Amino acid sequence: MKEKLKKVFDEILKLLDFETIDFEIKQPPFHINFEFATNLPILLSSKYRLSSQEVFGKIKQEIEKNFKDIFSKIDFSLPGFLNFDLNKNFYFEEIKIILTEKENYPVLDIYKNEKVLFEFVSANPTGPLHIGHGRCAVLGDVLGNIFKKLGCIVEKEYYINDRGKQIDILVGSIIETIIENNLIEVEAKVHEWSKKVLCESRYKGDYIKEFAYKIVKFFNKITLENLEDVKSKIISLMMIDIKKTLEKAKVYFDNFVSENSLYRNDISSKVKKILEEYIEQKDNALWMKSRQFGDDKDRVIIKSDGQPTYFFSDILYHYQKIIRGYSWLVNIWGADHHGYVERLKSAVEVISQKLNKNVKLDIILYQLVSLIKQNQRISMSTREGKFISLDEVLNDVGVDVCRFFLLTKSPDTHLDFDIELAKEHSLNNPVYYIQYAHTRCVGILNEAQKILNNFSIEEKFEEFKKYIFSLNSDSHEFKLIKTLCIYPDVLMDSAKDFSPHYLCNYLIDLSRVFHKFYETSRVVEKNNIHFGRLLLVLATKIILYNSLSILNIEAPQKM
RNA sequence: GUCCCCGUAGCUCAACGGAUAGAGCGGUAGCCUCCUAAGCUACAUAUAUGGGUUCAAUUCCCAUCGGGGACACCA
Repeated sequence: MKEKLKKVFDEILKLLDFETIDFEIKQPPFHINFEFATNLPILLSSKYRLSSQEVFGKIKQEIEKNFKDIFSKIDFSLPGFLNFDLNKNFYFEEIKIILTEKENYPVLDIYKNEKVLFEFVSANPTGPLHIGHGRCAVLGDVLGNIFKKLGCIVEKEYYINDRGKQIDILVGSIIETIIENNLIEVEAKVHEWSKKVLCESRYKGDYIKEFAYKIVKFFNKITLENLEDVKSKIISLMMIDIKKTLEKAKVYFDNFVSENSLYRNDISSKVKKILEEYIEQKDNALWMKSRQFGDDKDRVIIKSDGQPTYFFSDILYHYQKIIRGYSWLVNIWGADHHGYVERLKSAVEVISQKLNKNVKLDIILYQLVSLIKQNQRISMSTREGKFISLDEVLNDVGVDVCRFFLLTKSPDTHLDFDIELAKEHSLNNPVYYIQYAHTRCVGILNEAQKILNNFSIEEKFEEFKKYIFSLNSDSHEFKLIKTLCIYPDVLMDSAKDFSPHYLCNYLIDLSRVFHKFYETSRVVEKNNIHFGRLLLVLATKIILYNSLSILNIEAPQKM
């Protein structure tokens, strides 16, 4: 809608010999009785040293000359807004598209066939997922869905950090628990190893004990020889739990990529070769000269003990992503990783240049979630075992409520998750407000169905058109039409800013407008059906359904 | 010490630099012989502080105060 209008104004500017500029089209505040407003006059006035009234005059002339069929009313208001109403036909045509495209609406192709990889969650398999991971999971899931809707070929991927110190500490913690509880025999050398590993820290959550009991079912004893097997068994068991939780959250991944797998096939020497000019050997370690890219210091990629750092794994991983042929990489990270953004971006830039590929990389940071318990803020820490697992939250408040709660806030606000409050609110929640709007649509359609068995929508288009033309612009009915028509804009804005919460807010808005419509505009009365309204209800149902399916929240028939 | 986010109603959050700052929860008062009252209507309450830029600042810049997070040959 807004895109279409922008094009119209761009053309007007062209005809008036104004340069194209970035202007806005939006709905004016409530007290202004117009459908849309643009700030073009004020913007052009400062640029061309005209008064905004003069600019408005010129635009008005042009509209009256060439665009009379689009606008039904225009007006000027200080300090320099052009307010306008559209010809009702505009709305009729758009709703008609909704009704014919149904679940495919809107058909957008602004990113047509762009291959995008969303990498998110990627939590270390060192414990159950918590609510913070949940935020990342639903963000990535929904953003992926939105980009699909905009024409992209989307893949969702989880990167498993299945090597390195964290994993050793996890395995050590479990082995130590096995020894303490005398579950199975553990070789003395293994015990030495685990003591060494745990000198820094140890995982403390209750799940460690559970895992100790789980793992001893698979082994008779733990020796230095089978230690690697024990490790990979632990990781795979952990990943099974993680996948179960993700499934419960209705988040699905196309790929799971293991960090270990990056060290096969000699990828690392290829990558070192590519980075040749940007790395150097110093103090027995291998460094990436990332200062050249604006980083505040150079970074180690291979430690003096020969082990690669996490950063190096990430470089390998992104090299592999680029090789796999994506043109757009989107990573979703917790804000605690913000220090890594520049580093990785520069690495990706170098690699894609060297490989002659044009790859975009966007890194979205979401702020962390704090848990509130008895008015105390508790930061999530897997290590300390201080967390409420995502599983628990999903069981307590339900998937849909949980997803909506996490999605409805902008990614860059800190989120306070009060578990008690969440439970309380789960009975009285915006999700139900939206879902209820959907069931009301279904209810009306069912009522109508009882009276007439079958009718084709197309037959009623003429009547629908008359209906739209008869509406007052400040009626709830017309507001509903307007709200339906901006749905594609909301999707595009959400994608542009990587902000699914626009869509959530839109849904609340749409539901509100619909509920008001419901109270004031009867569709089925005795044996009479108001077909104009019926088609409007159908269109509303389609939009509610489509946007709920992007959020992956159920659109119930009954409540 | 350096860097990143945030500070809006009693609570949880909205508001591409725009015209009278919006919702939900909670509070108060109303509305079902009528497509589901999980709804509607009405009322009350807010931009941390001080400067600046702008025709216009909750939004951008600077400072102060508060909250969260990051600054390793950790992951």
